[in-house]
Amino acid sequence: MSQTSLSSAPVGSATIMVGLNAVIISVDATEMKVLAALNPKTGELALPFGPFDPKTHRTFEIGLREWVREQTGFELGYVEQLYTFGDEGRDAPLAALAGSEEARVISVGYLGLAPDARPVKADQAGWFNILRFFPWEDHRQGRPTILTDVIALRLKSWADEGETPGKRAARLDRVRQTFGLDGLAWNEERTLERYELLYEAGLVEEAVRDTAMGDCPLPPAPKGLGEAMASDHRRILATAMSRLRGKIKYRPIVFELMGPEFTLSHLQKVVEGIVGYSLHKQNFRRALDRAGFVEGTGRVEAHTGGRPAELYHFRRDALSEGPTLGLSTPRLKEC
Amino acid sequence: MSQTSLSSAPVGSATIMVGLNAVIISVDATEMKVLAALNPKTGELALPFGPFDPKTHRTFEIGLREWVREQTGFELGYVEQLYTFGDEGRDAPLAALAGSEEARVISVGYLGLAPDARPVKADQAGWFNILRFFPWEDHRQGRPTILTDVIALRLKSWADEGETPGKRAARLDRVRQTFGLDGLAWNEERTLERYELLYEAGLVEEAVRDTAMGDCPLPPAPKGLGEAMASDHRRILATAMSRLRGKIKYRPIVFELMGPEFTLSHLQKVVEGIVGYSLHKQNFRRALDRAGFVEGTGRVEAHTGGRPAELYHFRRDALSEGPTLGLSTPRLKEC
DNA sequence: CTTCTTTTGCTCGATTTGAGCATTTCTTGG
DNA sequence: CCAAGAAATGCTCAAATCGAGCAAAAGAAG
Repeated sequence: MSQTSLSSAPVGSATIMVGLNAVIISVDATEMKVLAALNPKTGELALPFGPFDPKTHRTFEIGLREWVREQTGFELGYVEQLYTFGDEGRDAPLAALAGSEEARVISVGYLGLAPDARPVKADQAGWFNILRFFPWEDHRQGRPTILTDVIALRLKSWADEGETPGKRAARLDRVRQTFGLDGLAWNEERTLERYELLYEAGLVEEAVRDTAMGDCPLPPAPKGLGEAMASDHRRILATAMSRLRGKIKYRPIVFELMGPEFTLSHLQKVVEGIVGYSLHKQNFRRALDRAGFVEGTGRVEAHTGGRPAELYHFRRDALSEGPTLGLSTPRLKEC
Repeated sequence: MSQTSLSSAPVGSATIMVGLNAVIISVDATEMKVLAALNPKTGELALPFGPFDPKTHRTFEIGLREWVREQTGFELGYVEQLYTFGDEGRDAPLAALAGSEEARVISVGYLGLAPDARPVKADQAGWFNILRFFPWEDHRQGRPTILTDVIALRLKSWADEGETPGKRAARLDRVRQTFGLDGLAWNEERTLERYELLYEAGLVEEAVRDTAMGDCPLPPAPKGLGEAMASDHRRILATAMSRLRGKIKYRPIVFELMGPEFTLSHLQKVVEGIVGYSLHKQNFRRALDRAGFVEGTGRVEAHTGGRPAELYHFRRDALSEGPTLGLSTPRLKEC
């Protein structure tokens, strides 16, 4: 991720470097995976990152596809732009490494979906379970204990540290809202807000790391709040999760994560892996076939340890039909 | 894919310039307006635009607020990032002006919402009815005639120009989908797709302009397909409309466009102005108060030419309650 | 050939949506 | 002052959808 390789432009006298970040997600049976690489020096995981070169890249997307292909041998399918990150200090250590104190690294994040977590060319790179970065996001087996045991407690005491009564109340409200505490509903789409709140409260490693050089270093982050990533990559990953969890409900993008044929149970497991809660099987199927997204091939998949399931495939022309573009995700019970 | 492999990547000396584009929208009684400025030289309207200066701007948003304040005396309220535009040639004329043939202008687009279309400081700047750029987007009085009289015809003959039968079919399908032709439903959120399709088919002025220098100039665009804007600003505006029309249904952002007190009819007119179709009054109200977004103040607004309407205000704490975050927009009849 | 597991089909009440009628309460014109 | 018109507001009712669960069907495993 050498900065010298990044295109830079003098504005005033400061330099801007533009990079492209890819969050490439696939779902392996039941678990969401992300393509990342271990930096042997820092021991941190980093998302694939490449410089944007205006000389050779006609568009961001072309550039992205090109170097993902080069570096991982991976041919990207579905891709969409996520967000552009430009906050000061977001890549401070890297900029410093590049020798230019003034350099500002902005990066355009992209979300890519891959139908299978096929092995990758590069040595250090591989697929990592996304939940290791956000252990509190998995509610398939009920609310994770870390939420009530650690997060709720620490965040509430953080709320108590607010300066004025008004600020304390606002903080508490935000905490309860974003994490669905005190009987409020858990909203799985708020992954990014949750990460940002934890960061703000100094409860994730990155927050501690990023303020280490300052005059007011934070106490160490509690254990169990997920693994840190390089730079602000965990924030970018959280952005991707929020986007994916939201979009899955109004565009049939799950199918970008499926092979050409699949059973309805498999599809359900994948959706559950993404949204992070369990679905009501029958209602999920009812909604699926009302929407007309899938179509049975005659074949069945045997060896499932029970009645064999029929194999289905995505009807691409389903998009051309009704106004129904979304996938319903009927929650199973309360969590 | 690792960082180390990137350090060797040679990148040319091309320059990148980063700009910030603001789409600032307000709704004046019933019409959506956008803040824009007339470029006296080209006669084109342009969105507020400012350079991003990493020296003084800690974040994009701070930079944006700063120069919008400077240039227009306008204090931005609600703001969100839209998209980052980086395609080659998107700002060719500007880059040329900057004296650097090689320069690549990328710009980060933001959407801002203002509760009132208050007059602006700068001379050339002002509020412009958004429908003058997208006359086919207003379905409040039924389907606009331009849609069937001009757009459908021209797009279908464009579809016929496809090279292979497969491509022709695909084009036709896309045309019918995005514009809701042949009995398909009109989806108001697809403003961006519609503009891009018209651009691709060479039916908007910008498309003609942008290929004027090439070896294969296009015939003039048909009249009535909206006013052109500078650079790709109309595309950015379309992006903003799509975002706003989508988001209004799952986040209560309409209230960012309302004053502190309003009648339900006024609120409905504003929503109608945004989504571009008429709503069923009673059902709109029923949904509103089920969601608990608004609360009546005792006061009424007289002089409405009928029974006076009660004044309401937004309950900011409605966000803290149910899982209901969206505003229902019950369509009136078929259009 | 019985038990277990999983798929698949079906039911039923509660809620939400779509559409429209009816009533109230003003303004405005005779 | 009264009648007509214009909005706002209140209410109803059938259709569609949703949430939850029961039950049968079809293999696998012992």
